[in-house]
Amino acid sequence: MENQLFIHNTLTRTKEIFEAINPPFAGMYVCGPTVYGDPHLGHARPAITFDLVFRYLLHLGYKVRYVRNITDVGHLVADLDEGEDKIAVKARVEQLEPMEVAQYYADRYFIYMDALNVKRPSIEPRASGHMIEQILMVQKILDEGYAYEVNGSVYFDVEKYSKSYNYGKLSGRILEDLLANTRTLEGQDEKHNAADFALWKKAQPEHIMRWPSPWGDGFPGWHLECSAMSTKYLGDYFDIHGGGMDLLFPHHESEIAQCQAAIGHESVKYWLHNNMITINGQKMGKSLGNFITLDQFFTGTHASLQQAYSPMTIRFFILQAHYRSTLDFSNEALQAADKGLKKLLAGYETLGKLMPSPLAPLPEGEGRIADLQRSCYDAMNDDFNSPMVIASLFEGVRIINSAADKKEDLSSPELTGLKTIFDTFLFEILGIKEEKGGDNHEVVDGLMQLVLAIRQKSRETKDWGTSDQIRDALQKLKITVKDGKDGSAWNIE
RNA sequence: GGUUUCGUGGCCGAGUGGCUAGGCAGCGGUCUGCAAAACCGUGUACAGCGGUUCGACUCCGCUCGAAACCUCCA
Repeated sequence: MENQLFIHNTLTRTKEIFEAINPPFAGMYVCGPTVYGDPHLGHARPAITFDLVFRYLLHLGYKVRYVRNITDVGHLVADLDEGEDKIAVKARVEQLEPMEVAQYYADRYFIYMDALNVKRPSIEPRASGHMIEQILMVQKILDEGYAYEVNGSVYFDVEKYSKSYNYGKLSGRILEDLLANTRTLEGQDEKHNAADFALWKKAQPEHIMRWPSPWGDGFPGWHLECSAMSTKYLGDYFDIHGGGMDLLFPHHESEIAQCQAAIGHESVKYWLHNNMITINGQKMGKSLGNFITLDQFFTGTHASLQQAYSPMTIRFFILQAHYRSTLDFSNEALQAADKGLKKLLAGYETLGKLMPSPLAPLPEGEGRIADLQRSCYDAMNDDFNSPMVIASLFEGVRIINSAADKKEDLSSPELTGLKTIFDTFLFEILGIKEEKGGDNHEVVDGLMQLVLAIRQKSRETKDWGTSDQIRDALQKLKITVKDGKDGSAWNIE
């Protein structure tokens, strides 16, 4: 199948055809979490977005090396003035070794990403494990003359860099504005210019996370790890770099500058950014009280949640929006997603029970099923348009259900085609999986068959009292009985 | 104040210079002992005001509104 994949490159603000630098290999780097707190909704969106990209590239036959870092060197806390790093603060509060904090929350992150059926990346490097690479990169930038050292800290010289290159090309910022908008600070600032950023920061005596370097004990600047680790594992020039839009500036802008300065050219061909999530139209933030962790979603233990939402509901909901749109969470919207997903999965189950009609099979590549498959590929090729893929899958469900109602006929190749579409797009690419409760299927199955057989007998004698009693009792156990022409079906909610 | 994304029917959310996205909810019908599910039908939606055009929700400008980042800091 000819697939021309177009992806939106933030650098050019246009959709560009995806051409791998070294086919069949494709390299992708995505900014991962800083592990100092429980994973929340804000972590789910980029993870799922780039999981979709990963899965689709794999499906197209690329040998993908997907690198997503774990930031276990804390960056400074925004709402504290002391300049302590996030992980160190957490460590002090919880009376733990900083690495204990990082390990604990990294493990938590993996658990919840697994629940969301996010594939593990090929490599998950940690910043703390790449100090040497980072120090070497700082040294290289110093050697090239784009950085300066002050009192054991090293800063990137944005003004000098801007004489040769365009700092701001990714985020649309203009250096003059950055400088003009900046007030002069009191003497304590070591930076030559407000736009400069730290490559290496000297550790104050009380700072716990520290490493020796040519400039004394300190820790790396927060843009540096991504530059160092992406180029270490993916090479000087790789295909895709992804992350949230919140990272556009200054993080990714600075990564571009660091690589340009250290390597002599840019390291990324396509920049991809997912949009943010709001809750009831408001930004998600700790101060607003609408900061919901994934655990709270899965268990329903948050004041603003009317019920628990399963991992697949969250995943499906995120995929129902295009990754570059803002996405608004609300109970109503999540419940709609929950029902929609169940409808899709029920349709797939129905498909497995359909018998082919003896209609003459259509030639390969023709007919509505082939059209459906084509529209799924077209949607994915158009910058990973998962909402349109989902719309096509619902069209498939409509056809399946019509056939089950004996209102339409499906030939054997059409049935196979539908199954291929669902297996490929719903499960393989969108990464949805069935969430059947319990693993004692055989016992439950047997019991249900027995119960339904007894109920069928009562129905045959028009003993509706018994029949309804059984159905109501099962409903209380969250088991729904559906009476059809060919007997009764059941499913667990 | 700046940069960037947006503003679509009751809710969520695609898309397009002229041709029904889709889901959820609602309404009417079919089926059913009842119910559920399913199927069929059903919505003069594109923030506001100008402009370009034979024609704009889609392009341009302005206004209003939302979000992210920056404006203090790494």
